[in-house]
Amino acid sequence: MSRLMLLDGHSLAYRAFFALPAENFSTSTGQHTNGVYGFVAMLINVLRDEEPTHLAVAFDVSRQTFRSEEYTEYKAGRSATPDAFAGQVPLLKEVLDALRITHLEVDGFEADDIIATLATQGQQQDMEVLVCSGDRDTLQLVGPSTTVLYPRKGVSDLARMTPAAVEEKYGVPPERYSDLAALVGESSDNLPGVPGVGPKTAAKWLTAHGDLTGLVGAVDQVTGKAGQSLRDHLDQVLRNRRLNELVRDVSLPVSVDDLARREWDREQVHTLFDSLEFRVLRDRLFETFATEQGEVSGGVEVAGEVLGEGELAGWLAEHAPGGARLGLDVSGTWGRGRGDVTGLGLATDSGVGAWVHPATLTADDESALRSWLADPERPKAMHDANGPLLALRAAGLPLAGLTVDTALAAYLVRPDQRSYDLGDLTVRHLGRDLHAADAAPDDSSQGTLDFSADDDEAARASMTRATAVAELAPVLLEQVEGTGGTALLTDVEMPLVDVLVDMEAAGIAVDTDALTELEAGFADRVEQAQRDAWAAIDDEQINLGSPKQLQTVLFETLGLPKTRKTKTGYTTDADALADLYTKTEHPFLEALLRHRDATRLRVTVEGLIKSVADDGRIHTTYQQTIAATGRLSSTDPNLQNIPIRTEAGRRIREVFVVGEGYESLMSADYSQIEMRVMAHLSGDEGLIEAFRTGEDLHRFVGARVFGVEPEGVTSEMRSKVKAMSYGLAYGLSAFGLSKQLTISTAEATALMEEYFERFGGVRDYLDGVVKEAAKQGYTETMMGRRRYLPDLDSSNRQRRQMAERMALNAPIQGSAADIMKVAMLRSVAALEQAGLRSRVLLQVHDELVVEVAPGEAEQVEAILREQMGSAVEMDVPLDVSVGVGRTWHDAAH
DNA sequence: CTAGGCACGTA
DNA sequence: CGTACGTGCCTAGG
Repeated sequence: MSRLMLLDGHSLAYRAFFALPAENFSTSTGQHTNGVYGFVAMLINVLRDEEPTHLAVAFDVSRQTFRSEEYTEYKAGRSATPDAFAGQVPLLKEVLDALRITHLEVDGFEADDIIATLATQGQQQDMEVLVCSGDRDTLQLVGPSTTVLYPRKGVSDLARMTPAAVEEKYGVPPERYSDLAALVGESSDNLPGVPGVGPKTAAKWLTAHGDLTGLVGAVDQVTGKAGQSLRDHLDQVLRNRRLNELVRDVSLPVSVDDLARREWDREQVHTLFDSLEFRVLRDRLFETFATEQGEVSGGVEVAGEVLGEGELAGWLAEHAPGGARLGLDVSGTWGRGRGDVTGLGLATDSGVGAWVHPATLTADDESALRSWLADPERPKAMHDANGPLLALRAAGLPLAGLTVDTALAAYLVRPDQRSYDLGDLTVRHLGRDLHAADAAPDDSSQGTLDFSADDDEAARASMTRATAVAELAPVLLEQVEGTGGTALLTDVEMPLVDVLVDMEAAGIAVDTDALTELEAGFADRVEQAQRDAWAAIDDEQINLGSPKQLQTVLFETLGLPKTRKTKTGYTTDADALADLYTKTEHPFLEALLRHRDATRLRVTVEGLIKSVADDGRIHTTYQQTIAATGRLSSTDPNLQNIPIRTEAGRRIREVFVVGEGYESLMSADYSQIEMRVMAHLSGDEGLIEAFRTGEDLHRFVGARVFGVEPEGVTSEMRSKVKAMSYGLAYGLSAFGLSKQLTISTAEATALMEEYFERFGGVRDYLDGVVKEAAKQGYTETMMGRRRYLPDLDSSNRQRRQMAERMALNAPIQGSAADIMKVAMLRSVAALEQAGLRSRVLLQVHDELVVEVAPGEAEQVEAILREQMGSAVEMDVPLDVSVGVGRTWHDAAH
């Protein structure tokens, strides 16, 4: 049976607006989204619960309708729509467009009239009709096949108003509801009722006289004070009745049949939800409708089999002859440099699949599998191969010939996505559904020989994923080619997968005893600082980790001057606290800062302790598809943010030590790589010369900016120039510079002008980058890595400027990332070429940490200097500095 | 219980 | 009103 759902967009979003706190729902650029969020949340719920086959959302155009023409006071007296809500209706319509949900508005009519019209059409076609509106007038539509879902409170609690429910609540059946409302009045529409008559009396009258017409006919017989009041206000009641009658024949551009639910536009939903920062909601949307939604033309088909004994070699020969590429899906678990394989799904791009359980293979099969996996000439496609490769390696099944990683390919096409889920890519690029197969089967059935139903299902799911990967590979490769990213994919990102897997598997040794000692020491500091802090505020034992409690103490109890505002109050960040301390010298502040510092260090150390594996080493995981600029990221634990700036922080670096069988750790880093990239990309003569002379960069620049000899550059001048140089690559403004250097805006402006006077090429370049990006819609790094920035032409100034800063930074940070990736590949290759045992362990954006085997230090250093220094050809030299030591700290220089 | 906000570490 | 990340804690909300 067809089920038609009609929603009142404005009224529901408006309710959501008041139900959800605006300050908790706004994007980083300041756009409020609580109304949109609430509406979409509600929409997801009702779509899930009611499963309508037809759907539309109606909006009001303005308050000018035939009702306000008859009665100028109609809906008068309403307070003005809050500014924070105003912008949300267009956003909501964008969301509906992306979801391909019809939305309608008709001049001169209210949303409810449109709903009434469509509801009537639906009823005539024997559809079940569901109306979702916060306007009680719609209750007149309720009938045997029509239900109103009326929001009770919040966005998730809807009352089902069936005929029985209406009668129970109002004492009259739905067809009399409008009569009742005319008598009682509707304050939200500014329709006054009969004084002294409430719903009880009105219901009694209507029941006694049948309906309003009957009541009016017998109006003289109505007794009592209320009866007199009714007679006095009869005209008003009749006017109310005319106005609250919904129009059921509004002329609409669509008919009910046009409202059949359609596939939504995945791409657009992603883009839009990204910009609205609706992460959770998007997940919920896709989860709720992944399979139910008829948005795909069918499932991924696979005709597969669990191969029997001795069949693998034959299957491979038949289905992967010569250089034919197969999709490979690994089931199992992985992380922290290790993994476990519980099954392998193979498939051709035409959907012929096979599944094997590596632990149960015959010797022949295993050898066939091993040689196929290890043969670089037999190409494989995988999705997000890093973890699976760890598992394969742990299972003693090394893999070569990985020519495409579909997650990486998708990342290069659109690097700013939150995830590259295989199911999403399948729908998006193949227009088909992965069905149940996209549930990752971390099954734990290894070791069993009999195939249960679960195994069968896991096998089929795995083969389906393998098929999807095999089919996606050429499609994504073509897209990568279309963006000019083929070389980046095949020469940089793909080979880097193996390098990262090696690094993760190797891990870095830590001195666990030292770690434990450090933790104890930091814990003591935390306690001492807490005691001191509490003592400074009359031993009020507040939670020092709670910004909220801190604000109470700082700004109310102690009455200190207010700091910078945040969304939820006043900041208590370190800068602000230090500032307060210089102003007031209150001992609480000093203790609090000490507490913050010590807590942070303790937490970092605790995290590291938890991460130490059985081999006494920490194995991070590098994410290759996270950072929109092209950088790597490190998780579980993050080894790219280990402290270095403070003495206590550096002690943490001392616990990262050379491992057994090795001689030392070597750290090689690029000095000022981003500045060099900026010099190269801008072609600024002055900056290029600065790097060519080999003189201290900031001294050189300082001399130019301040018009003195290099020797005459004071440390103060140098630090100003340094801050500005680095800031430029991030889109720093004069205002920001003034804040950072605590100088006046005028002084900062003058400083920047002077800078650009001397290094005009930099300004031209930065201006040009933004212009070009706005024209093309994306920025590009030296190696053609793109970042799309649609907000560059946003009408919202804040969003546009944010995009402009991203556009400035992306080519600089991204090119540096490209360079480092190439350097890693070349260094690793050169180490192997030279037959050395030394190995790269860590990458920290501009630094590589290498574990040096005995006697290899000199060679390793030469290789790193050579390979990192010549990773790309630039107009400025790439300077590499190298240090060696027993610990990471000692190796730093 | 979950998600967002805050704070803070790195480059 | 400077980019890119990940983590942990607190807290408001469901």
